[in-house]
Amino acid sequence: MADFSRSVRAVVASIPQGRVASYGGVAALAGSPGAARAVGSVLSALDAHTDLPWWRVVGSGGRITTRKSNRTHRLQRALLESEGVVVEPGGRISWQRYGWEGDGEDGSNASRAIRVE
DNA sequence: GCCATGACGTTCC
DNA sequence: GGGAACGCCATGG
Repeated sequence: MADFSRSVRAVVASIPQGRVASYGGVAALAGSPGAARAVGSVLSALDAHTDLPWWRVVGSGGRITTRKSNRTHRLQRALLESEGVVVEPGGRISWQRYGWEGDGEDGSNASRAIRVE
């Protein structure tokens, strides 16, 4: 396993509940900006044993691109909604409200307070 | 070490 | 607005 995958896992694990991060963002935080595709490869290798909140990782602009299978896509949406993330029809998510760029980046936490059910 | 694949991202048509 | 093509990086065979 490369350090990259390890970094990716660490970043994903750092995503707060009720927030979502983009593949590109995770790749950047992992130390390889632009390696969004690589992030997808890493996440695709995850199993049911993983504790990583992979469902908090979405495409650009909060768009779900989980093309692995319709089943996974459905599960992700359910999990996100379960955490308080509003998934709009079409698998779209308000990046402005739930987008996460990294720890400490949420300076405007006041306007996007995380409220868990 | 090289070729093929992929849960991405952006741009062009 | 939707679809297709190219470019990106990392992993697996």
